Amino acid sequence: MLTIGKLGEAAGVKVPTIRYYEQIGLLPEPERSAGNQRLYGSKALDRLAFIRHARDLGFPLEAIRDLLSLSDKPDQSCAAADIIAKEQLEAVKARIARLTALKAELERMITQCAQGTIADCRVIEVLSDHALCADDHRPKPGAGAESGATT
Amino acid sequence: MLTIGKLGEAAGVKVPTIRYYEQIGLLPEPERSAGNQRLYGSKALDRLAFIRHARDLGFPLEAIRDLLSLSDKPDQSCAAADIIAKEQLEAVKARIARLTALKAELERMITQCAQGTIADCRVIEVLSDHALCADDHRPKPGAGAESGATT
DNA sequence: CTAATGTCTCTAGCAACTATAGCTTCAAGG
DNA sequence: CCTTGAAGCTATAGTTGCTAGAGACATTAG
Repeated sequence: MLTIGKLGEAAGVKVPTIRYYEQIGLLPEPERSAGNQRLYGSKALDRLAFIRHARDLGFPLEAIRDLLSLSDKPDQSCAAADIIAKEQLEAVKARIARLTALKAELERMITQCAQGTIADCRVIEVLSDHALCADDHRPKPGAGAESGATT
Repeated sequence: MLTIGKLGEAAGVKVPTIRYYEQIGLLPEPERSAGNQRLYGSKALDRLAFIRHARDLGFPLEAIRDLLSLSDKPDQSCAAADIIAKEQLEAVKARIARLTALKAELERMITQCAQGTIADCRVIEVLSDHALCADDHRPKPGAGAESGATT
């Protein structure tokens, strides 16, 4: 039986984070010692490692919650898990594309900022001017109010 | 003169976000109409577009605050802006590397999850097992408690 | 037995917004 | 001129995924 500190050490997760996961229902309430301290078995360690990994891979906690509920009934089809993973993959690809554009932009900014004064420097300008921007996040002309998801 | 709604539309920023930026001091307090409504000129639009771009490029608001303070005094050296951009570039490169590893992991997971049942599916397994993980976030054996600054 | 560490609960804070409530102001139509 | 509906106002609370602190109790090493 592990105390919360040992568990956190074993899984690479901080102690308050474990309590947080319990609080939001990702981890079940563990046994308690005579003195009311949490005691965990190896199953809790597995589950926590799972969560830790999934978080490292960028899964939001809600997706992890779904994944865990799937793993709790292993006789079902894994199509649902597959879908979750694929959604994450798409999100990750989008993030990479975005960051790559961003990297080019920053490199250009740095190249053009050749130790002059800011008046000569385009760092500010690049960020102010839509026309210089590789990305097309400007409001489309005639698109009206886009009150939708900006995330 | 633009109302807050028009400004938001023009810059692609939601209205409450503009008020939030004002609240935290990224945007100056604008003029008000007779009826106490905010009125913005084109300088505010530039500034907001700047912020929007910088946010899109992943700059934290504090870095943007620095950048804005630089652009407010354009006779100084742009070395400081250069440093900020370089720091961001490093962070961006790191994020791309991390996401690329992550993408490989997810693709592997999806490949191995070949529409069987979860018992046959490695999505869960991949996330449970450290040994299958490309990343090395497990606690080093013999490293003891890493109670140091994790942030 | 004592001292130091670990754990307990609870609350508050971080970034960077977003959403709600309840009111006032503005612009356009009748 | 007046009404109506959208847009604006302030203020507060919620979101996500934790992290940090206070003050009290438990456990363990010496």
